Amino acid sequence: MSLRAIAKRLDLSVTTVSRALGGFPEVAAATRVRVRTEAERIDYRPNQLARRLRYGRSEAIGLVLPADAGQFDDPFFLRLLAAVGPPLQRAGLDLLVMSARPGAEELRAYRHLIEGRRVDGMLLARTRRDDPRIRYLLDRSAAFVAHGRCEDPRTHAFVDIDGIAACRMATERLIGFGHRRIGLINAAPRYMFAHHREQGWRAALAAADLPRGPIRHAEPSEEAGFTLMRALLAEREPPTAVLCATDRLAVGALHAVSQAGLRVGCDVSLIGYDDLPMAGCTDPPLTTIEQPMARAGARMVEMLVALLGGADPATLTEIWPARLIPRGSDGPAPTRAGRKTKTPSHVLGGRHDTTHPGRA
Amino acid sequence: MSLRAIAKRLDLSVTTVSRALGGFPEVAAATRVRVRTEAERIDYRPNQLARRLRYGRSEAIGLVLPADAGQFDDPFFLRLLAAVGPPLQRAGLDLLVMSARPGAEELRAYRHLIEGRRVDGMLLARTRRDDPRIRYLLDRSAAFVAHGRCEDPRTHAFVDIDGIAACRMATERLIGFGHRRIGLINAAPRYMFAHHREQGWRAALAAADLPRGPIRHAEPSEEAGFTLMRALLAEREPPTAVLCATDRLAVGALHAVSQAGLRVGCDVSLIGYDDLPMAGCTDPPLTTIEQPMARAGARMVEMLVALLGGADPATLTEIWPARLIPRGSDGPAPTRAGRKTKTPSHVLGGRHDTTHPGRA
DNA sequence: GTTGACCTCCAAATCGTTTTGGATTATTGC
DNA sequence: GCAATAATCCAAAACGATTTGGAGGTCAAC
Repeated sequence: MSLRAIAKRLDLSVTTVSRALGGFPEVAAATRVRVRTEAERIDYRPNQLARRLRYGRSEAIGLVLPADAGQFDDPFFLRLLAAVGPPLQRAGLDLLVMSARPGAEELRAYRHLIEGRRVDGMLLARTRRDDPRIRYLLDRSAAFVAHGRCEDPRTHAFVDIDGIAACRMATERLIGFGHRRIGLINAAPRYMFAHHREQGWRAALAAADLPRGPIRHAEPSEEAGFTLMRALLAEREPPTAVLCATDRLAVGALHAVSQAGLRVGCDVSLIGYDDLPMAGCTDPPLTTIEQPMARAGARMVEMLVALLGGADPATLTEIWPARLIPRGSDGPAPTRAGRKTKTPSHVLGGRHDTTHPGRA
Repeated sequence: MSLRAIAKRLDLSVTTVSRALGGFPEVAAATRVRVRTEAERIDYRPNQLARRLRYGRSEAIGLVLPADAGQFDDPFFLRLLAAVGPPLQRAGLDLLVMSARPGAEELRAYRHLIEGRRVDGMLLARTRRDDPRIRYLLDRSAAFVAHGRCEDPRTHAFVDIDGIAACRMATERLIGFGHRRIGLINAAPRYMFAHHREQGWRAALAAADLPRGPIRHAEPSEEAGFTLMRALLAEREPPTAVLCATDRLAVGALHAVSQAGLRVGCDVSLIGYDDLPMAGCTDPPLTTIEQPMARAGARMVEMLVALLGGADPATLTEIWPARLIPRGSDGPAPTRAGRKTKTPSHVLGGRHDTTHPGRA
């Protein structure tokens, strides 16, 4: 199972065997055939452990999943894994996954991977405004690509989705429906994506000369969305529409609305963000914003390969647009006269095919 | 950054440096201090690539995510990753994740990992009745632990949740509610878990002398659940209760029921399986079956470590019970007289606190 | 004073691959 | 026939940590 085994059996040197299999020209055609045949016979595979030591590269990249509540079990990360898997395999890179709670444990995971030379580069997601992971990687000038930006003045490679524009668009849609009190249920503002989504929401309200509606923060879980929405509904003047920074928050909010005896899409409009598979299957189906995860993941891998090849991170920064998927959870603002009669969600859903829970 | 660097600077041999850092006794206390100090100064970390080659172990284990529709993006796998992460780190093992479509691509991924010596062992989940992955691993006598069994007569290490008992219990609960036509929306029966859940359902029906209700199969996605439930409702005599083999199927089914103008928990009862976070946030909240994923993941890692230490797989087989989480999606069968008035879901939910979408 | 028992330390081999710098044969040209 | 040129092949070094089998001292006991 090694070059030496083949060499010994064929009475050759390991050099020749290596070259024969590697396709180098300085080996006789007949010898090459003998070597190939023998290699096939014993089902020879080069030992990756040896190759990696020789080349000083691990041919793997790392990804640390945040293990805090409401983060880790987010389908977002599973979609990211699904997205980066195939392009990584094409690039001959393995994917090493760890999970760690933000803070010291998380940084220990990064050091474990980078300083133990277990990976050649890193992918990271859910960037924070002040991101110690990115600081660390920049300090060590490690190769990495982020999904999202951060506020460190030093540039790094990233693919980001334009959450400002997306949430501005979503908020403008709600304004167009006649809503005047538009709330925001957001993830913790230390996250860059939450910060951006809030900026988009603020920008749309400011542009329409509307007052800033109520705003709440929590980890982006269904449960938090439920709790916060219930709190918003209990206010003296509840918002008639709420933008949720993630679909999971929106699903919880939706539950709170219907449990309060109100109708989503009529009494209260909701818009989510992510377009998770379940978003088409809530009642009513969730109007949401779709992120091109598969393409973003593929591009992140491309960028990482470029970085490993010596590319300048400053040339690898891209911001992509998101797309609004109209479904049934938003609609015209309720009139002052009182609650309207229930309108079937498929009427409000616009272009959405209500006979089907999939994408519009 | 290497032992040699330290040795050269301290005018010692690499042997002594290695032993000093490794805590071996045959090194003078003073020398050990000198070595430790120098190691600290240059922030020395042993090169894992070299260690691994030396030991012939990669100190990593592999996990291949199935990339087929409705499987990969299943939160199940994210929970599995979350569950095995911490115990693996404690055991000093890295986790190598690939994704592949079942079939040739999947087996190629296994060969890539095992034959390239990239991992010392494998974890796998969602076993199939005839599972080529398990056949392959058994053939090569590789170390692996499965989440779920398969029908290969050779024993292997696994942790399984007793889906037969769980689904029998759930079906008995529906029978207790007076349901007589109880359907099943199942995952493809080639999956062991689907097979078991179906067996449980059949057993309960047989024990109660009830006819087998309608049964449908599909990949376990929301969309499939929606489509299949709509088909069931369109039958001449639709079932009054449906057991769904996964929560994602149940969420889709729930959507189909409410879109048909029927009330879940009153006109049609539904029970899911998995207790995903979203299960508490559907309307009504989903009665479902909870799997102890975190403990199962931890135990799987324990077993794998034992296998790498030479343990006999035959001694590492465990079947654990699941727990039914009563919520609001099931209830008394509708009377023949016609549809009952809507009963608030919290009455039906039993112990469930309906003011809160979390676990009961 | 010598023997033996330590206490320290080291050279060299090992893991398996790749690559550098020749060495040994054929083959060709004149 | 002789030299120049290919055509083949090989020994050894490299990657960096670990481990085997000693070597060279120091000390105490007899």
